Amino acid sequence: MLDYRFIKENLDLVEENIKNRNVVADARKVAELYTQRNEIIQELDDLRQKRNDNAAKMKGKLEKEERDTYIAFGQKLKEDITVKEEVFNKLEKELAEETSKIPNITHPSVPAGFTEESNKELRIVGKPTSFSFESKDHLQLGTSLGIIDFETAQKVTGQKWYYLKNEAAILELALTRFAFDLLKEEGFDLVITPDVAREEILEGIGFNPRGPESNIYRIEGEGTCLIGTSEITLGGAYAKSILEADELPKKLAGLSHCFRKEAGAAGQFSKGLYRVHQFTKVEMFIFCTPEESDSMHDYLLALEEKIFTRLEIPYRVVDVCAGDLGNPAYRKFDIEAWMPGRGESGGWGEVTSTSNCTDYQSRRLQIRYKKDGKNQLVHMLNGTAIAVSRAIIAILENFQQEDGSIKIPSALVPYTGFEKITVRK
RNA sequence: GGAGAGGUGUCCGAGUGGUCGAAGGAGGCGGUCUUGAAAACCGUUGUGGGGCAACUCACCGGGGGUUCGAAUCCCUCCCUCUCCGCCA
Repeated sequence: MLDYRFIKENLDLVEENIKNRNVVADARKVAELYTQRNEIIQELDDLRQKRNDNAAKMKGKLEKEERDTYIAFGQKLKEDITVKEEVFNKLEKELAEETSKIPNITHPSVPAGFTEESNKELRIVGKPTSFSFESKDHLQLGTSLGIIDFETAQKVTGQKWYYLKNEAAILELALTRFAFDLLKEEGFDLVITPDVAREEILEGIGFNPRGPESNIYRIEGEGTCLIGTSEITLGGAYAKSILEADELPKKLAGLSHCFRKEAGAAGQFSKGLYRVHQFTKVEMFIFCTPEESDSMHDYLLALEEKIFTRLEIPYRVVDVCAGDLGNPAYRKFDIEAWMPGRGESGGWGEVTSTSNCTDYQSRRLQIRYKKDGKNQLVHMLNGTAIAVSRAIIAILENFQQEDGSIKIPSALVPYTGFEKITVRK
């Protein structure tokens, strides 16, 4: 969330930003509620001060008459305070709700526009793979190789769930270990996080666990949710804490399962592993000072590019437009891998995403660091290292051979222990 | 899951319902002393909100209640520890 006072003092800027981001939010209302809330606080504090003074006067011995007068006054104050507190609580709640709808401010270089078409392609690395034979999509490949099984999952679990078998199972382990090793070398702390988090953590990160359009599975009666990304458990790990300046930038790599409801998502671009209810992901996360967050964002993007370069998968980098950012992000880069099985003749499919969320998340999560004796909010950034399901799509489709077998990218061979996935007899 | 004990500041640890934002240690920071260091001594050392400021309000696991007044009493939830049960 943004700072109340900032919203009030920069109303025009915030309203303009809401418009550019194509979000429904009411900054003016926030400013008004904030002003009202502060007036109530002032009145409430006055009353409480009177109450404290009144109580202090009764510490010693008093004539009964005098004491009764104080008691009566105290009772009156108590009533006034109760009434005022109710007003305050209502205002505070409304203020928080309205404020959470307001998106982060936007990096000046972010392209304008509301849809994917407005995203700006920064560069293409590698050449879209072409074949001298009739290529297949990952669904055909995975099924005929017997390594991806949607049919069994359909029976046991439902649509958009899957079993990974044999070489595909090994491939998942290889990809996660590959990413972990690379990030370990970069000084990241490696963590396997819970796949579940409390609702207030989700909200602090900027997810809305409730509502019909929510992508989040909630756990009945627990106040917790299945996480959609370990961004939640990594970012939440330092909630309500004050970091030392010398431990920044703090770099974490998290491995978790990710769960998404994906209600209503269908169509040719959602087929197979592309949009599923559960997948495994290695996520990068950085806590840093405001001064270094832009360069840390570049760093995360560079790491993502390094990973896909080593995997020898053609990709392009996209600067995501204002309307497609999501509330917490100040700026976002996506990497889209070439997926030969996508659409008629192949296409770009998102495989990673890295966001600089500045202090939008740390404000509500209360994650700060000491600077010259004062506490300041940290900046928080996240980026995908490997989203396994989509990486598998890219590998199967780009490395398929004419006989339907799959060559393993050489960087992964030390992790898989095999160089090829062949048709089982 | 059952029985008992407990949750206080960075940590340890006191706290008859009013003088407690909180004793006393330890640690941190600043200083005196010292060639330097240690020791000793002195001072300082939580977070958030409102206000230009002086200042003020809130916070002793969370929430609610009793009271003129709650860290202190009551209810409830959560968590931790010990014992038992169950289990990978």
